[in-house]
Amino acid sequence: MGFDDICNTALGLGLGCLVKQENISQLDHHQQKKKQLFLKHDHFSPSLLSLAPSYDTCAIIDAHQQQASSLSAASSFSNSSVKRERDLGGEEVELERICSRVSDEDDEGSPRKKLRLTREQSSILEDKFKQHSTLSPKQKQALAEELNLRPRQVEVWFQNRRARFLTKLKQTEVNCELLKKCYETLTEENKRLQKEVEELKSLKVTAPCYMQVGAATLTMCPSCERVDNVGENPSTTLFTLGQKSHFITPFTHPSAAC
DNA sequence: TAAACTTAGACCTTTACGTCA
DNA sequence: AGTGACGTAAAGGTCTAAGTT
Repeated sequence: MGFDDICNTALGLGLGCLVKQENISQLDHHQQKKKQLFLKHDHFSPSLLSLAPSYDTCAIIDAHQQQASSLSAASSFSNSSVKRERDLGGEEVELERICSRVSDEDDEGSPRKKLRLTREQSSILEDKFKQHSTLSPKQKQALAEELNLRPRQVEVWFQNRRARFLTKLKQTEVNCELLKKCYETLTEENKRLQKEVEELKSLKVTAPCYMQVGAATLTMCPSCERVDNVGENPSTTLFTLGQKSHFITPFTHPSAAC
């Protein structure tokens, strides 16, 4: 996999978006553009872009959590036990957390509390998001029931997930641009070096085995073999590559010639 | 049929909380 | 133990499309 492959991948990402945006260029509204990016219901699969979420590891659900989460967890509100659950990841802790949750009914009218979705819930939501970046009301309801969450929570999760996805998409596009610039710079440099090699080769052909310049007037970088004339007369730079070892003078600072 | 109104859904911004270093 | 950074759930506001009157 070469650099082109990398760039193509990145470009593919960018082009994918461009195609979407192209379709909606007439609409003249930022929200419509965003809607087109996700192409409601089934038309767009975020997973195609392979933008792995930072918490993809949530997909790894151990047996303990599956067992614990099977306990019909109500809409989850986290408390201090969440940290311990992360540290230990054991069944007891998960149970403790689930038991500490309060029901939806309890939450009505109370100031908002931040819940922490279980890994299984996150994993399922993530899977669904890979299939559809948006949900129909039916899908939302079904998913909410499956996860023992309120439909509103599922809705909010998808909204936030879409926002995160777009952020990553933008970041990927930025990275793509940087890679492209890097590639162009390297291509330029490569061309320049190729040209230099050709020039040196031609010098070898036109001035074989003949050198009027004293050895002490030339220096050569041991690493890149570029020759630098340190003499006073610019016309004395003729040399033969085949005899380069004769002209090498000690480099006090090899990189200086490069 | 067109205009006004309503509603649902999506996005954006902000807030608040949990976690981690 | 205290703190700042970061991730993310949630709330509130705005906008738009579709449906209704």
